[in-house]
Amino acid sequence: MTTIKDVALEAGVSIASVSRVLNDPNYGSVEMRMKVTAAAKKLGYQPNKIARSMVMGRTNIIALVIPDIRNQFFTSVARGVEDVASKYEYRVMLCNTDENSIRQRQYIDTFRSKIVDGFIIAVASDRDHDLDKVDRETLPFVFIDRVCEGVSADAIVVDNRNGAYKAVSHLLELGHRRIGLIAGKSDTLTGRERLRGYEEAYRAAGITVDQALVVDGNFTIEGGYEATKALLELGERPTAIFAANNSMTIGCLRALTEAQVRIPEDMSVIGFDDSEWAEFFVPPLTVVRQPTYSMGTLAAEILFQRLTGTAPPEWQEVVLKPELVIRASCGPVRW
Amino acid sequence: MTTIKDVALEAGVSIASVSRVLNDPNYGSVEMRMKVTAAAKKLGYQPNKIARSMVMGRTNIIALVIPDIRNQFFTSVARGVEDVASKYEYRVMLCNTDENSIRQRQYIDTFRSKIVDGFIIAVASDRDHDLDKVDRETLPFVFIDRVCEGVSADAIVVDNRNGAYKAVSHLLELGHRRIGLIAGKSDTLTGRERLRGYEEAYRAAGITVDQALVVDGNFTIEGGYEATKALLELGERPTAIFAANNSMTIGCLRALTEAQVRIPEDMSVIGFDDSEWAEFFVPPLTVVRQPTYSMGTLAAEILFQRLTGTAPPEWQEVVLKPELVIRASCGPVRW
DNA sequence: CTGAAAGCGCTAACAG
DNA sequence: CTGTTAGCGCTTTCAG
Repeated sequence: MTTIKDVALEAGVSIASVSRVLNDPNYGSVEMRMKVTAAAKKLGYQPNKIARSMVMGRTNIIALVIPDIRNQFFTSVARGVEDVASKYEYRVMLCNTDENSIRQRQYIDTFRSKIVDGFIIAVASDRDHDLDKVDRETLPFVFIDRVCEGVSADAIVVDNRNGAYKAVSHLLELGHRRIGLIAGKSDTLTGRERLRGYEEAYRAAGITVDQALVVDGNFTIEGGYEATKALLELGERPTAIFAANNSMTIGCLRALTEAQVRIPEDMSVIGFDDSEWAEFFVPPLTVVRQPTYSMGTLAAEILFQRLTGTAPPEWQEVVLKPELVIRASCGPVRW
Repeated sequence: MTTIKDVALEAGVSIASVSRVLNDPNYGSVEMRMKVTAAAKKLGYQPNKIARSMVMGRTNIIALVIPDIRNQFFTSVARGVEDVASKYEYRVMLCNTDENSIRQRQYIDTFRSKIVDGFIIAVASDRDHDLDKVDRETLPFVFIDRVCEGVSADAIVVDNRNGAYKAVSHLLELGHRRIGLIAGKSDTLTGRERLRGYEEAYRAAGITVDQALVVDGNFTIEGGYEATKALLELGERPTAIFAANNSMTIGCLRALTEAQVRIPEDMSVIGFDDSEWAEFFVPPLTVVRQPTYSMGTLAAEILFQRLTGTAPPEWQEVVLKPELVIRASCGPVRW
């Protein structure tokens, strides 16, 4: 490894001068600048950022922690984060926890040891309280999508209850009375809120929810698949299904296809989260769309406000509205 | 920030003892161990890994550089990498270049400054020669999926030519003679090899390729969409389309759906890369499947061999075979 | 304008 | 078994 010392030696100047020239292209006499840059180039010198970080106290890296890298929702958020990080000359370290609290803790511990300057996180479970330990002064973070109740920090979330409410109300208006809900993880706020939105829509319509219609799908493809099969085996089948996230929608569609249930003739379907295939699916899927990319950019902007000390003292919580995108997977109920 | 010094002070021992106890739970007298751990706990001490990395010369982080985080192919690879990294007590930093050479260079420069111990990369373009500069001794890396010609390193690739050959031969056997190819980026080996496989299949069948049937899709959804529209506008339409990756397949299907072209009655379709939605798509998609997860684990294992010095001196190139998964999107040609 | 030297927080000889 | 001390490579006072 060639270090600043080697460059200084080669250039015949002090390491201080090398450091200065490298960090400020206008520093010093033209002559010395030339010598330094020539030496650096000749030796193929690459400054050691670890050493730099050590003295500077920052790494110019932020982390984005997501629970499921296969879910387009999170990858789309990631692109938003990356774009603003890039603007601030930061790199983003993407960490996938796979909904695993152990892995999440490992990452957070890594962060606490100053490897990143801050992070954005969609927690695996809101029962995890690893975040309590992080000192927000030296390591700011912002919640995205899912928050931990009781842990205060900046947050960018979507009004999940409202999204679910809109979806279920839409179905109700089409005359459906037996709407299956493939529910998300009950240990996440998003999972619980979408369930509440479902219940509220029923309540607003003055109809009682049949609890048999609410099946756990755990936010996974497999969960959605199994949940749908369970729903189909019910004595009295639902006429519509609302899947509370992207992955479960995929599982649901797979089960429906296998069982040769026609959409929307035999079953109306609404998914939470839009995605690239939802639009060209036959029939095109009606979904609740979240502003994923914006969530990413907003979260990153707030994080950089903290990093640069330009953020207001109080925590900011921005709640975005989801949107119902009506396509062709829901029809009127058939008696 | 509480440092090792504070802990030493609190515990009434030297910093060396603190360091030792923290790194070796069996070190020293029971009494001192107790004092140290108690002090550390009381102060909420978290070792500064940057400082540690500085003296150790490693960070216990590897990076995985991918060109498109929205592409399931790469996210699946990522999960393979993560699983083995986890086994070795390493964290993985996922870096998305968005097929952008500038971003890729920024990441590589970051790596060269010792922020990671090694990396796995699917290059944005094989014309990028940033990798020439990295010193494989101090910063090993392994190519995955795409390699740079002329840059020698370990590599895990798929026999792309063979995959494309199988797909096109399948179509040829079904009687298709006019097979549209939505080709990938010509500045990547995968893009070129899939094109060659297409041509070879034609040649093997003794048929001349109509160059009008080969349209560039740039590996993106939009590219696939536009390419398909171009193909549909041809005086003499193809009867089948082979899309050379995941994203372009999505774009292709969207264009076909819009134009109300029925699959497989009016158009047979084969995609390169399997994905979660391909199976439940109506009709289920015939695809060339790559062993994504294994590619990730293999690449990571080789990287760790390098990191631990247990790798053979010569570069390893493992070539995996893709598999043709026949489902229902291809039918016999209709005259 | 430039160099010497003090540290950033930690590990690892080297002594005792 | 434990403490002292010398760095790791870099930035940044502080002098000259």
